[in-house]
Amino acid sequence: MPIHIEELAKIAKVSKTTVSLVINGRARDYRISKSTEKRILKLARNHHFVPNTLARGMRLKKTQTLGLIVPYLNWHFSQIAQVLEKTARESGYQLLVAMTDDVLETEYALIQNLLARKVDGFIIATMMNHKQFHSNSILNQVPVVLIDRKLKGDNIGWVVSDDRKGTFEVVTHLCDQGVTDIHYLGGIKTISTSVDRLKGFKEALKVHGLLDDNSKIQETGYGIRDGYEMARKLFKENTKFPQAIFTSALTLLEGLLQYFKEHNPDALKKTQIASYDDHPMLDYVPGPIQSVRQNAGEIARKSFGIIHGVLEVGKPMDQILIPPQVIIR
Amino acid sequence: MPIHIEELAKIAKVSKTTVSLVINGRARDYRISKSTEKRILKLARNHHFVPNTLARGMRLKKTQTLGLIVPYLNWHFSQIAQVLEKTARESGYQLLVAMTDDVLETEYALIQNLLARKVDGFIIATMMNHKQFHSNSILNQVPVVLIDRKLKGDNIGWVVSDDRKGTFEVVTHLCDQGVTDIHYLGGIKTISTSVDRLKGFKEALKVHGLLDDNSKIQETGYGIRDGYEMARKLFKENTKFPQAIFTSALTLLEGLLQYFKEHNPDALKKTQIASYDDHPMLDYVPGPIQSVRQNAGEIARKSFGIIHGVLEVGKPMDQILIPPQVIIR
DNA sequence: ACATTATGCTAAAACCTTTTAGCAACCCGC
DNA sequence: GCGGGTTGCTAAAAGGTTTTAGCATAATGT
Repeated sequence: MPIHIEELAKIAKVSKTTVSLVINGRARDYRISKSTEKRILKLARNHHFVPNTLARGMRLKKTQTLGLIVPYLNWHFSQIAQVLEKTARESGYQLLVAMTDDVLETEYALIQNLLARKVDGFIIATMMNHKQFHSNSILNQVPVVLIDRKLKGDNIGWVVSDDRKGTFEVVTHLCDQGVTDIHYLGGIKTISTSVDRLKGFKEALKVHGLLDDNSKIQETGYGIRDGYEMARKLFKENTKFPQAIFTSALTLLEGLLQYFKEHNPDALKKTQIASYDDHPMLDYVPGPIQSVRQNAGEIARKSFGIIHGVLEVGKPMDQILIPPQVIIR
Repeated sequence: MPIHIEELAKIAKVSKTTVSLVINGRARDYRISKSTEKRILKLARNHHFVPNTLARGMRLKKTQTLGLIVPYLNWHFSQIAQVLEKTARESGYQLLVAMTDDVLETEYALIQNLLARKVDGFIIATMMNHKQFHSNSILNQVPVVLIDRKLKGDNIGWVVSDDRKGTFEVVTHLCDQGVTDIHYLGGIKTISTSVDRLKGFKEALKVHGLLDDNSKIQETGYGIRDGYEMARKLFKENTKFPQAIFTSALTLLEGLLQYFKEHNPDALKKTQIASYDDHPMLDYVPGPIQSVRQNAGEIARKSFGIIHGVLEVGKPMDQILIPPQVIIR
């Protein structure tokens, strides 16, 4: 139904070359007369001509499209997606968004699919480890920027929150309150995010002369259910009431809060809680709950910045640590 | 870099027609021998051949891509996007996601852009009114299903939460508690969502013999700030403490809670609160807060179902009201 | 032994752009 | 009245796929 360049050329009584040149603003370069240019532009507007992006993509070998692959659209990734979409759009890029549910095979399939769609670059919160990532064909096709989870390698870009530092600071805050008995609830052990947060946790304990007691550390998974179960275990196995609990993600905090609500309504008053990730509604949860707010906007903008730099300015890949903000309530 | 059909044909010593037929599972129809078929499939696998989606899209005039346009990725729309992506992907569709910030011009531009990208259909939470929508060229190009906000018209599909009913029920619950003084904080007046929620509110009052007092109704916008400001106004202008407040969206509830936190910490205990939209964390906000939970998953699945039906089974457009669930805490 | 049918495959067009190389017509100076 | 420059435009190729119509060759029937 929509008009294409050949028809427009026919109407304007010129060749499609001329139309193309005018549409792409290259009339001057090819000495198309001002009058012809104006005529074509007017006709194009009147007939609502918009170049077919598929044909354009074929010829140009780029689609002005980026693939965003995240495990799910929780608060954090939604924020990132939202800012990323806006930032990208302002530079003429569109976002193909896909979710993996943190399933590796899904991630592989999605990468294949989006590569076939000729996305110009990827922004991925990947499940892959170093080896898997580097044996993937993705790298030598288009630039990739990892978010949330980083991997080593020169040609990989990443933009992640400074997990170690954020955790260190919020746990330090707990220690400064005189708390000595701090439990750690974490997620999937293998990703860098988990490693760094645990590192920050242990470092904070060490600095404050607290012993690094592995019995107080649990790491099962990042689901709400995981948080709930770890909380249950914590309270089942410890006769002494925990002075403080740190959850390494919002979902785990949610699980913990749910456990409290169901089995231990007054635990919120007796136990200090801190968590990686923030959410506006934490303001209204009594507690209070200390949190580490990732700068999602900055992560999104910097990620796009890297891809954009690589694609259009020939800049080298980059790896950026974004400082998080500790929220004390 | 990736291999394409012609090269593969050369390697297999057949024509590209043959390769194409085999890849698309039409070998039988064209009497390609089983042995040739197997050989090609094996080669395709070994060389990681994936058909170029752009070329395919050009020829087939469809891209297996849907455009999702929402104002922003708040909790509700994130949920929808997440389920929609998964549902769509399972049927071989990918999602191009874009946000309008509830700005009409942005929406127009995005529709143009995605049309140029030859999306096969749209799912939109639109800002357009009836007239704007119907004068848009979008309708006669691809199927459109509206979510969240509905418009009249035969060839428009929509899937929206039953706003009137949900509001009616939760406000009825307030009335049943013996509350007679209920304030309404709402958003942008023009969209159907607002109209229906206010309708449900007034209906509930009427049924319970309460007078419909316009001084208790405010409608400014759907931002958190709007909620905050309406709360401020409410408490400034009423000397009597409000018995109950209904907010017509989660953002407005957030604004209200923020106002409470800053200016009226004990209001949560004195005032009953109900809101359209739910959020898991509302469980942990003392109050308690009654809410209307939209079935985001169902909205997503039904929306895709309609588009899919129209595109692939020749079903007619459909318009579906999804019953929401009232959460009493 | 010849017509017919079955088998296995292919040539070429179409989808819509962008870009490179170059063509025709005019003007200028001599 | 012709060589050289300028002006204004265009033909054609390339990009990778799907599909229609049809071409050889082999097998079968009479």
